[in-house]
Order: sequence, then structure tokens, then C-alpha cells
Amino acid sequence: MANESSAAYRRSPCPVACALDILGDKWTLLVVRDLMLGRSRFKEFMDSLEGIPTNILTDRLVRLERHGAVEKRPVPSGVRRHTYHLTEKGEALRSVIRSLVDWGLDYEEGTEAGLEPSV
Amino acid sequence: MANESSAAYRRSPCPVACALDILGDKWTLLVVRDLMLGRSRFKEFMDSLEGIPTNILTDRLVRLERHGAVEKRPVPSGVRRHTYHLTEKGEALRSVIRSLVDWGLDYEEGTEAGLEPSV
DNA sequence: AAATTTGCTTGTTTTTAGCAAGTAAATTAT
DNA sequence: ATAATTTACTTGCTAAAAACAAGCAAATTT
Repeated sequence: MANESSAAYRRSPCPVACALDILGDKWTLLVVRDLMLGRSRFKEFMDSLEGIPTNILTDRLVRLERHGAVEKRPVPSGVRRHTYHLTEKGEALRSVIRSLVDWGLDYEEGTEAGLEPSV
Repeated sequence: MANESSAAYRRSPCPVACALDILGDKWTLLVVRDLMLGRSRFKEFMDSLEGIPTNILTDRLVRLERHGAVEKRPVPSGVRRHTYHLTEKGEALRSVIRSLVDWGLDYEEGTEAGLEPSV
């Protein structure tokens, strides 16, 4: 999967446009949501209800890391596994997620929060 | 351009997932931003710095209308022109846009608010 | 009345998403 | 200890969406 030129491409200096250059798709913010719920392993993201495809998940984790919103930590034992965590920049997205939760709950029927450690 | 089956397709009952089914792409929230800045005509959206393609703009306006976030008003004179406006549901996205503005300003260098009637 | 602008539609190309299968290391079960 | 399973991915293919370009008719401006 090609990246969008790896250098920081930017459509305009608008902070919204810029945020959407990073976050603007169907999956990225769901991965962020999962990270906020304390999930940290590849499999845990996979197991979310929405069923993200593996290659998309890989791509999004790489992109979030590249943009400094996610940190990839190796699991001590020196093995291949790692865990993913939000950086301060990633944590700062909490209010975005919260607004989306509120909007969804208020205007889309049949949605329910049910996200254990409240986002 | 095909629509995603017109019936309310939903990946999961999560309000975030549901919100992203509607808003999760590079352009939709920029159109919402423009509407919040008081822009209401096709040309005005076109003139935004990001340069949205005409067919994408048409599609996003239709989708937002279909989801009840935008209202299309005919201009009195009975002519073909109309203006687009946020409904209450669309207005409720203001906090989402605001969070994105804040995040962009805080973490993406070179972004500037400069959006006249403050979003 | 001619030229330009507005608000689109249509077609084509390019990019991205999504699905399915495969793989090697690590873990668990026997 | 060995086999089966699970985890964490990669690769290849197909389908969908975005992007680009052109065209066009109604409305507005010159």
C-alpha cells in the first residue's frame, strides 16, 4: 500500500484540513478509540466489532506512528511482538472522540456507548 | 458515483463507528466547516483553499442531506439555484470541528485558524 | 446580445479500500 | 517433545472511491 508521499503533504494551512489529512477516513479514529479503551495489541484491534482488515490496520498504525500519535513499544522479551500506545498527541484526540460519541448517541438511532473504560 | 446502498448501513452500534460511516473521509467535515463559516453556495465550497472536486462536493452534499445534517433550500425566484444550510444535527457537529481545530493548532505546525466567523 | 460565471453531470484514470490467502514466530495443548 | 493453534503480520487481487478533465445549460454580468 503506497503512502501519500511520506513527506508532510498538506492541502491547506487550515487545522481541520490538516487534521483530516491524518485522521480523515473510516478507520483511523476507530483505532484511536480502541487505544483509548486500553487496547494495545494487534489482535485486540482486530477483535473490535467493526472488523478492520489486517492490511488496513497495519497501515493505520504505521501512519499514526509516523505522525507521532502512536508509539510502538517492543515487548521486553526481545521477541517480535510489540504493543501500541497513544502519545500525548494521540491522547489529545480524546475530545474529538468524545464529541463523536456524543453526536452519534444524540443523532443516530440504535447506537450505544457500552465502551467499558469510558472514552 | 455509487452510494453505499442508501439503506442505513452500519458497521457496529458504536456511536463513533456510526459517526464515521457518515463523516469518515477527507472531505465531508471540510464541507461542514464551510457551512459553519456561513458558506452556503456550491461555488463558495468550491472556492475553499483545499480545492474539492465538483463531483465529490455534489456527492457529499447529497450524503449530508440524506443523513439529515444539511438542508437544501431553493432560492425563492423559482430558479435552479439553491443554498445549503446546516440542520440542528449538522450544527451539533460544531464541537467535533472545534476539537479538530484545537488539535490541529496544537500539534500540526504551520496551521492557522484564520477562519473568520470563528468556528 | 455576447461573454462570463454558476452549478452542476459525465466519462476516464488513478488511488485507496477491502477481501482472501499465506507465512513464520510464538504460544498452548497433548 | 511434538503437534495444533494463535498472533502478527505480508502479499496479491478485486472492487470502490477519489481525482482529473471536459462539457453543458441556465443565470448573471458586460
